[in-house]
Amino acid sequence: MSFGILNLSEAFMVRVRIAPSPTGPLHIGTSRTALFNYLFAKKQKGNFILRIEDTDLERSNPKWERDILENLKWLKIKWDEGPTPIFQRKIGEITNHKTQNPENQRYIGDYGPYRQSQRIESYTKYIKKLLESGQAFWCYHSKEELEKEKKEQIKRKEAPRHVCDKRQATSDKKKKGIIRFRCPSKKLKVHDLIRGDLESDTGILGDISIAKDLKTPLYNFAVVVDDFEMKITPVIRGEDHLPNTPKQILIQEALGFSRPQYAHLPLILAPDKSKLSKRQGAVSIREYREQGYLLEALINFMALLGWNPGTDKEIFTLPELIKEFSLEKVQKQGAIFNIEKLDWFNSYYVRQKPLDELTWLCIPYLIEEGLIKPIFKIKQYPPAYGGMDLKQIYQISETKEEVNFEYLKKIISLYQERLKKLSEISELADFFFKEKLEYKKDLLSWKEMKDKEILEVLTKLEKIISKIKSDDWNKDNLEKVLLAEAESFDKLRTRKLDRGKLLWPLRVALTGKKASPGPFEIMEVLGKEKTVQRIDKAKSLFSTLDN
RNA sequence: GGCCCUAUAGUCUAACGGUUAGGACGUCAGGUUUUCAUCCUGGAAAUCGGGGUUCGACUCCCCGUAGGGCCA
Repeated sequence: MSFGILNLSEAFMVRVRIAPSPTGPLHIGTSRTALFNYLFAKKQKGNFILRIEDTDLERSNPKWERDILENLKWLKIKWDEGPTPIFQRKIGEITNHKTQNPENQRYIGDYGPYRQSQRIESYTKYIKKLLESGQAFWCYHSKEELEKEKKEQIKRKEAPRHVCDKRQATSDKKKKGIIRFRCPSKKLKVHDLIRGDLESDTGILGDISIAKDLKTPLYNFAVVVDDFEMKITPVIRGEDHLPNTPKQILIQEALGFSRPQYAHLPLILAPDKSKLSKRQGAVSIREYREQGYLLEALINFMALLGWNPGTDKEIFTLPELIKEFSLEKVQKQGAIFNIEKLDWFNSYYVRQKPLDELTWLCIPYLIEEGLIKPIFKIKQYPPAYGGMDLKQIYQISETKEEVNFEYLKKIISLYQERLKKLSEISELADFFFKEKLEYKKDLLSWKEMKDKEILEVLTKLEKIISKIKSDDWNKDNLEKVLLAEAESFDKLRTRKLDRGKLLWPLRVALTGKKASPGPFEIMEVLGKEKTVQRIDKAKSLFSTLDN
C-alpha cells in the first residue's frame, strides 16, 4: 500500500471517502454520507474510497466491518479502491436468504477497504515528526488534574481545554502519558462548499490530544494523515465534524500538508429533532433491509434528505442521481427522517418491480413465517441425458401440498399494489397457506345482514360455484358469472344495486379477513375444491340455524 | 459551561429583491371499488420575532428567540 507517488491524472482526480468506525452496523446517516460522496465521485469521474477507522480496538469489531461492507454493497454503493483485490465471490453464492437477489451477486466489491489498523507506520512517522519539531509533546497530567483544570475554567466561563505547563519532548516509561499537539492561536478561515466561509478562533482549543503513544493515533490526527496520503478532496462528511475541522487544519499546517476542500452535510434527525440514534427505532440499513425496504427506495429517499434537484422530480434511479447531483443543491439545515415518505417510495418501487423479481424477494418472508418450506426435488435421468436435475419447489407447511414458483407468483401479483414493505406479505396473504381460517361469523355480515340471510347467500354461492366447470375456472369467468348473479340476487330485495350482499360474505369466507384482494382472483388461485370447502366451512358456522 | 451550525405548512423542499409563496409525503373531502390497496378530482395547511437596508425583503444586514451539533 503506497500513496507516495501519484501520476498526473491521479493528482487531479477527485477522490472522496467515507470513514466509518466499525463500532456498530451500517447507520442510515453513514449511508447517506456514503451516497453523497459516491454521487459526487461518480459525477466527477473520480474515485470513492472506503476507509475503516478501527484504531479504537476496544470498541471495534470485525463483525461490524462486515456489516458495513455487506450493506454498502447491497445499496450498490461501490468503492473503487482498496489495498486487497480479494473480495470476489462466486456468482450465485448466497449469504443470507434475504439478499437472494440475482442482481446483487453479479458485482461484489473488488477490493477490501482501507483500514487504519494497517496504516500504523504512517501515523508513527508523522507523530515522530511533530515530536521532533516540538509541535507535539508528551503530557503526563493525571485525569484528576485535567478534571480540576476544566472545572475551574467552566467556573470562570472560559472554554474548557488543557494547556500543558509540563511539556516533555520524550516519553517517560514509568508514567502513563499522552501525546498532545500545541494548537497555534490564530483566526482560521475555512471555506465550506456547502456552508460558505467560516471563521474560528483557535486560541480556545488548547493542547489537543493526538495519540496515546507512537502507535496509537487518536481520531483528529489519524484523519489528517489518512486524508492527506489518500489525496482526499473534498472531504464530504457530516456536520457533526464541523468543530473538528479547525483542529485538523492546524495539524495539517504543522505537518506541511495541503488543505483539502470541505463540505459538511446536514445531519439526519429523529422526529424529535435530535441526532438519529438507536433509541428512536431502526437506524441501521440492515434493519430496513430485513423489514423489506428495497434499496431503490432507500437510495431515492436518502438522496432527497438534504438534497434536491431544483425541479419537481422526486423519483430517481442511481444513475439519474449521479447525473443530477451537485453539492450546491445540498441543504444546510438538518432533515428529519420521515418514515412515511420512505414507505411511499417503497410502495412505489414495489409496484415498479417486475413480478418475478418481486416474488423472489417475498418468498423469504413466507419461509421465515413458517408458511412454506423450500424443498428440492431431484429428478434422475440416465447419464446420457445429464444425470440429474435439481428443482426447487415449496411445500405449504400446514397442508403439505407442494407448489411451484409460478403459483407463488400468482399470489404475490395480488399484493403488488398493496405492499408497503415486503415483510407485510406473510400477514396479508397467510390465508392462502392455511388449512383452517380463524374468524368470527359476524365478519361474514355485510352491513346489516342477518344470520339467515348470510346462510342463504352462502348456500346460493355454493350452488352456483359448484356448477362452474374446472375448465372455466378463471378470474374473468368467475367474475362474469358471479357478478350477474349478484345483480339479479340483489334486485329481488332492493332497488339500489348492492353487490356487497353477495361478494362480501364470499370474500370473507375465502380469506377470513376484512381486507383483502377481490374474491375472483383469490378463487382463481385457491382453485375450485378449496373455494367450495371454505364456503362450506362458513356455512357450518350457522349450523344451529339449519336444524 | 464554552465554541460552532441552522431557521418556508406536521415532514422533505422550490422560489438565487418583484410569484395569487410552487411541488412531494402525510392529512381531510369526493369519485371509482363488495372490502383493502391502486387510480382520479378537490381542500385545509408555511416564510420564528423585532429592528434596519430598499420603491419593494422568504431572499441582504443586525439583535433576539428556538432547535441542533461538538467539546468534558
